[in-house]
Order: sequence, then C-alpha cells, then structure tokens
Amino acid sequence: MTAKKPTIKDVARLAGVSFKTVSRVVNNEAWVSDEIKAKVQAVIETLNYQPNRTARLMRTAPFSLAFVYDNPNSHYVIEMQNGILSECRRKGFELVIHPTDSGSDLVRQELSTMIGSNQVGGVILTPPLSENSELVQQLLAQQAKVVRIVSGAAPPDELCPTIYVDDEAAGRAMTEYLLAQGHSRIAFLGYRADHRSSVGRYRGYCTALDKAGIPLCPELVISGDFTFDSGVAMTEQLLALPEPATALFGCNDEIAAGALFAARMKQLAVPADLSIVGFENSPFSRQTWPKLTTVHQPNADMAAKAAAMLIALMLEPEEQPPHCGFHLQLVVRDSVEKLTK
Amino acid sequence: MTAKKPTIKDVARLAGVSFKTVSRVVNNEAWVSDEIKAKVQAVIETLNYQPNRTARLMRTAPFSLAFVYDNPNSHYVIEMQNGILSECRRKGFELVIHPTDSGSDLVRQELSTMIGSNQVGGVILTPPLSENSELVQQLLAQQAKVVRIVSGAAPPDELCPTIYVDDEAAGRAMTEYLLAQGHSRIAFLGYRADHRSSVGRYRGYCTALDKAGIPLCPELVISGDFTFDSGVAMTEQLLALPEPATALFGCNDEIAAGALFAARMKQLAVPADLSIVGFENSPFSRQTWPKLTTVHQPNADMAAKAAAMLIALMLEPEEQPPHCGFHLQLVVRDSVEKLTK
DNA sequence: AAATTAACTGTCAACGTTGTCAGTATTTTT
DNA sequence: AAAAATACTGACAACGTTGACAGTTAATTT
Repeated sequence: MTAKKPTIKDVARLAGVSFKTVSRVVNNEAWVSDEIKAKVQAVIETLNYQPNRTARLMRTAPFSLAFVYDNPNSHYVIEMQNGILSECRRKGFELVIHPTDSGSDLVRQELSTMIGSNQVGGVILTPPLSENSELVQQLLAQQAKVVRIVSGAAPPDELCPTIYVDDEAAGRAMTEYLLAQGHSRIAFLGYRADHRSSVGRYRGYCTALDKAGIPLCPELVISGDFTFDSGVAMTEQLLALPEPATALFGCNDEIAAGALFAARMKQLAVPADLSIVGFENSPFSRQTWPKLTTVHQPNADMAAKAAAMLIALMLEPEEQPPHCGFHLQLVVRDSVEKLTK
Repeated sequence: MTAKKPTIKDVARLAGVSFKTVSRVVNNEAWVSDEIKAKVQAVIETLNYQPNRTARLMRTAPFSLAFVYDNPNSHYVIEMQNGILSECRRKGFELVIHPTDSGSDLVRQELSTMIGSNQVGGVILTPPLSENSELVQQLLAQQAKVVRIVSGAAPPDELCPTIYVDDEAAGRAMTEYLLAQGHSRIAFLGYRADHRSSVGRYRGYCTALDKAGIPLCPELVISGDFTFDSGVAMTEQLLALPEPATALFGCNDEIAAGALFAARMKQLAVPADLSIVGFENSPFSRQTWPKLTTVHQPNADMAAKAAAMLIALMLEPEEQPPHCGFHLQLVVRDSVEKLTK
C-alpha cells in the first residue's frame, strides 16, 4: 500500500547492474556503454525513480541559498525574490526565504544556524543587514559564501562580492531634473539617518541644490518612514508651512503616493499646484493619477545578478567574482509641472 | 585554515562520551543525567556545534513544504507567502518557494520531482493548480501531503484537506451593498470563465440582481484579466456605451484601480459620477483616491491555516485535519456614492 | 537476598547517495 | 606477441545522523 519510493538500488536490481553504475547513468558520467545506459534509463522511467536529494547532499556541497530581507511587504523585496528565483531555477539551485526583523538579535543566531547546519551554502544580504560588516564577517568565518546588496557609489569594503547602487547620483539627477523644470523650492521627504539609501538620495539632493546655488532650507527636509502613511503625514507637515514647496521629492514611491493623497485632500492639483516625484519605480507608480515621475531601480536584475555571483562563488570558491555596480535611471512621467517664470 | 564544521563525534570526543549520548542531549531525549547533559552542552557551546540538517533528514521525514503559485507579482501571493512563512517558522519547518506558469506542462514534472526527491514532504496549492484534481491525485499517489486553497462555498471533493473561500457570497454581498446605495445599473468587470473566483463573484452578482428583480444587462458584464491595464481598457469600453453604469464592480482591486484611472481620464469624479468597488483589500486599495470600497480576503490567515494543516498532516499522517472555510468581509470606504432618486 | 524495575550509556546498523580504488575486457601501440 | 592504454563495471567505504537493542549500574520491590 504505502509504496516506498524507489532507490538507486531498486533500479540496479531491476536493471541487473551494480548501483554504482546506476549512479553513473544518473550523473551522466563518462564510460558507460550505451547499451547499459539505455537499459538503466528504461528502468528509471518505469519506476519513476528520482535520486534522493537529501542523500546526495550528504556527499556534495549544499546547493541552496538564503535570501535575507527585512521589510516583507515592499515591492522591493518581491521583485528581488523573483529575480533570485529565476536565477536559481536556471542553475538548479534552491532558495530558502528568510524574512527577518533586523532589529532583533535573533538574526545572527538564525543565520548562523542556517549556515552551520549546512542548510544553505550561501547568503544574499540586503540592507540594513548587508551594511553590518561584523555580521558579514561572522558568516564568512563560518565558511558561508556571502553576496550583499548595498547602497553606495562603491562597495564599503572588500569583505565579499558586492552589488552596489548609486543612490546619491540618482538623487542628484532627480533634483537636477526638478531644477531644470524651474523648481527651486524642493522638499525632501523621508530622510532617515540610519538608512543608507535615504542618506545617499539626500546627499544627491543637497549636491544638486548646491551646484545650482540654491541654499538648503532645513524646514523642507522632513524625516520619516518609507510608508504611505508617513508620506501623508510628512506632506501635511510640509503643506502647513507658511511658504511650502513647489516640488516634493519623496524618498520612495510609497511616500510619493502618500503625498499624492495628502495633496488631494488639501484640494491641490498635482502637478499644477504641486509637483511630486518618487523613487523606485514600483508597479503602482504608474497606476496613480497622475503617473509618478520616479527613478527606476532594477531590483530583479540586481538580485538575479547577486544570485548568479553567489552561485558562482559556491561552485568555484577560488575565484571571487568582481563587484558589480548598477545604475539608476530617471523615469519621467506626469507628476511634474514645468514652471515658466 | 578551512576549519571543518564540527560533527556530533567531535563533540563526543571532547566531552568524553559516546556520540549517541550527544545525540540524546541534542534531541532532548529522556534519561540523560544532568551532569553529562551539562558537560555535553558546554562542549556544544564552545565548538558552536550545529547538527547537520541534511544528515538528520536522512533518518527523519522531510520538514519542508512547497508553496506553489502562479502570479508572482500579486499581493495575493505575497500575503500568502508571509502567512505560510510565519507558520513555518513557528513550527521549525522550511519553505521552498515554487512559482510556476500554470499553463506549462513542466509543473507536473517539477512538482513530481520535488516530492520524489524528498525535497519537500508536502505542498500548498493555490488556484488554478489547486482546481486540477488530476494533479492533486498524482501528487497524492507519490505520498505527498497536499493542502489546497480553492474558491467555493465548499471543497469540490474529498481528495485532501482544503481551504475554501466563498466568493459567491461575497460577490452577492457587495452587489447588494451597491443596490442598497441606490444603484441599479451595475457593471461587472473582469469576468473570466476559466477563473473560479471570478465566476463565483459573478454568480453572486447575478443572484443579487435577480433577487432585486433587476434584469442582467449583458453589455455591462465585461471580460478581462485581473490587471490594472485590463481594468483601464474594460472601463473605457464600458464608458463608451450609450447608457453606461452608475456603479462598477471590479473583480479585484487592480481592475478597480484601473477603473479609477480611466474614469479620471474621462473627467469623471469618483464616486460622484461613477461608483467603483474592488475585491481583495490589497494594500493599495486604501492608498488610492478615493479609498476603495472592497472585500477583505484574509490571505495571510488563510495561508497560515493551510500551512498549519499541512504541517499537522505531515506530523500525523493518520488523522486528516478537517476542511476549513473562510469568510470574506465587505470593507466600506469612500468610492461609492449613495444615490437618492 | 534475590528479582525486578528504572535510570542511564554505549555499540552497531541503517538511511541513499557519491568517491576511491580495484578489477576485467577490449582496443591500440610498440 | 607482449605491453600499454582505453573503456567499462563493481566492491566497499565514507557522509553525519537516528533507531534498535544490549549492557551496566543503582534503586525498588518481592
């Protein structure tokens, strides 16, 4: 009744060969006669034999990797996961998902266990965990292969292969675009000192203003989370100012969506009365009204690249793949007004 | 240099006991003296020993499960994944993600391999795969544990434990709500005969109209995909009608968001000129303007329940957990106008 | 005091693979 | 014709763990 799963020995018995020969056929090793190969393959078919992955794993290096992320609901994560998944499938690797609360101390322990127990051979780290070089070192010390995705014009150090993305340049490009459209009172929403992407985008914003000879107005820089609700609140705060801005740079699309909502509540037309831009090019940024001008971040590609690098590292531990930088690109849509003064 | 990972035997040697005793300590088995237990535990600490999961898996049933889904970008999937993940972590199980193109014939083969190779012990199936009883039977025949999530007032058959959700009742409730608000020309956008949820919602829509004595207008029922773009297109088609509707029932929130956009393009105010409702209560449905009235679908809870059932089934194969139905609930927000005639 | 039970610990054989090494034919080279 | 290489196949030992079972004390019952 409870038909046990066929093993390599069952195949061997039926094919009248040693189980080692079956192993050779399964792994496509050289020097097996075509005749025997065909016979074994036939038995494999009829038994529907599938090599036991667990047993195989006892003799080989693990071929699973972990994706560790913080904010489980953002599109950022979803797009990354899809990118990693597609790469994993191409290479026959397995993905273990590991959402985590980066604030928690458990993370270290959990990751350590995943590595130590041979559950995964490598880890892809995203911010803010990827910025914790102490953690990276600990993982490395446990023989884990690590690839991290960080914000920056270059990798922060040489610990491990790194994917980096230049938020500062993009923040600057976006601000310069707004300046070119005639805006000079530009608000920056979503500054967070503990968030490298945010800081990078903010730096770019400052540089652009500086190059244009426009003084920074501290009251136009508002701190807050990367969420819709925070975007609403920050915008309300901004609009309560005696002299509000003509353009609003949301540090991500969710903030921008919140800004859109808050503007609407205040009966302001976007972009006529207030220009709003976001960052990230999340799917919904082209489903708002008006469609958001934003910065495209190739999350899926970045993550796929990270997976490819990690897999290469797991297969060829000798040669470290080189770091890899990604460019962000302005996506102009309908949420910015050209001011003619 | 390449410090090998410590094994149970290393611990045993250092603690001066047999490796079996270490195994007892690790697995918290009875009848180990406190003295030895403490000594072993100390060695485990200092070596940072982690039991090799792979080796353990060779002697025990697999404790990973697969989540198989079709549309990798919808919130539906993400919420489910989070629900499953939280349940898995509570129980110490592992999740293997398996996105798939349900149209492809590969699915059968891939799932079969996952089961056959002992990679996972069970599978959570979502529509449309979960509605394919042939596939379910094939998996069952391979000793897989299966739990499926389907649309319907009750499970379609007794093949396996099933989570079901009554789209028809919710579709009816939503339509009745619109009727109660004074609408009688109500359009239904996103009908798809091959999509059980869609059909269920449509049936509820028909029933409500029928009970209210309102004849069904075929030109108000528009077929299309569950996407924003499709929502835009269907709404344009609807608004081109000589006598359009006063209310629009989008089969999911994305369609409704598309409708919002299309209405806006046609200078129609929502809800003043056109009421729009969605289905699913996806995160963005409360970030649109106006906020969408919709139906809440507890995806995370459903998925967590599915995971709990599957894990129970894997641990106690004897007793099948009972099926479980979930209710959908109307979420009234700001996108419906009350008509006074 | 002997017999039974409880409390503990160890030995050894699995689990299903792959790697190492030793064979045996067959072909090619000397 | 002998030697060497090539093409193939199989025995056996790992891999690190858990389960079955046996052994050894110490405590309890008869």
